[in-house]
Amino acid sequence: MVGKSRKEAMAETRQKLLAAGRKAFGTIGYAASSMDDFTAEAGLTRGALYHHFGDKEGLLRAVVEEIDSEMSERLLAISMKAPSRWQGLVDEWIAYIEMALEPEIQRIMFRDAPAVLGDPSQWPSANACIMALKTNLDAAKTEGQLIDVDTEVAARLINGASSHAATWIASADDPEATSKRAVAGFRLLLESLRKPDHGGTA
Amino acid sequence: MVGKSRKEAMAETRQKLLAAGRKAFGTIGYAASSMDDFTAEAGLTRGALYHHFGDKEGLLRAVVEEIDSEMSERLLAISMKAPSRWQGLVDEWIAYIEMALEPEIQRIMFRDAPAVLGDPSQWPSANACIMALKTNLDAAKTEGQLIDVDTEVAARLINGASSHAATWIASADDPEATSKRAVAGFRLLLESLRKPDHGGTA
DNA sequence: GGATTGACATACGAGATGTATGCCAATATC
DNA sequence: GATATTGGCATACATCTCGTATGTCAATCC
Repeated sequence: MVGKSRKEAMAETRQKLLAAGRKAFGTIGYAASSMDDFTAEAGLTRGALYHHFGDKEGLLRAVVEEIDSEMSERLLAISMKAPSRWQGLVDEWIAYIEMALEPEIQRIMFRDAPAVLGDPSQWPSANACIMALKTNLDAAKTEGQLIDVDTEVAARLINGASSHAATWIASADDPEATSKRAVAGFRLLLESLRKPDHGGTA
Repeated sequence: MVGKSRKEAMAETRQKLLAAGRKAFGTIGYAASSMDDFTAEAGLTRGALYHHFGDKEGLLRAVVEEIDSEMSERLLAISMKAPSRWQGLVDEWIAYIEMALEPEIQRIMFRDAPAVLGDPSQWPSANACIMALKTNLDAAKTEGQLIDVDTEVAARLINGASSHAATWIASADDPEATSKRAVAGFRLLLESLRKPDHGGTA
């Protein structure tokens, strides 16, 4: 327990706070999460939180960064597994919608964080997962599979459509049925961005 | 000052509170708006607010309903003025993006209210303006100008794309340029929903 | 091995919300 | 027309949360 014990302990408390905050924010929401409560749950106090993250918003930023990086990793893994570029692109977007249905992601990334931190496109993480999606669009364009669109604009429009769709699905009376409708419409939308000469459905 | 003076006075204070809340929410945001402050600005106290709206959230709901109805009215007026159904549909959506750029609408309808009240599609107002847009899609579909899509899904996807685009534009370094890019991409998206046999650009 | 740093806890003050209570004018009743 | 009553709104109070200032003790450094 000597040598790096100081740094290790610090990293551990930081991680504990991050996890406690993430759990609280992801369940009861940012506004309703009392710093006293969830730090105590982690066996710590607000003192530690202010030391590591500056304030409540700072902790949220750290949580967002963590989740964002997890999301982009998952997306990358999915598009890499696909048999073709276009298929990978479609898979990735469908996966994005599905991820957006997860309560923690829904609540933190799509509901609370935009309200507290402002427009996601301005976050320091610069929305890693949006950029991952744009990258794939760029590749498809280079390969001539995509109609002539501004890929950043397309990525943002599709992202907006996806996240709203996910929110809609998540709060629908019948999420299963709603999801099917949304995904079908979404595939149609993606297909409309494909160059006709590549015919055939993804 | 007799007769209906009681009811009139009440309606007046209600309106004052609504206006004061709307102004505060629309500028500094919901969370940072102190009820003591903005009620005082209206020459009232929180007592009146609790009497009329139950709580802070209740006032926000009322504000949202007011704005939502104003928005759908404006949209309707725009689509009615257009020379053709399809043109009206396009005009309406472009107008929707432009409205979404207005700071008050941006802040209240797209940033704060979803965080506080949850998914807009579940709001009591049922998002009047979204429904107005869906109605137009339905009409275009009936007239055979629209490809075979689920119009509610389409309305929600396009709505998601629009509102995100607006948020992106509003917080961009160069809103003018960003707006041009976004609107161009958006037109392309709408055009892709049009039945090919109707050729020609909107 | 003592000085110092710094990770974290504790103590305190400043709002903000929600509720309970009180007051006064407008309406209803006789 | 005078009294009773309702209810719109203000005032007072309790509670909770955040942020800062301060304290403490162990780990690191010389």
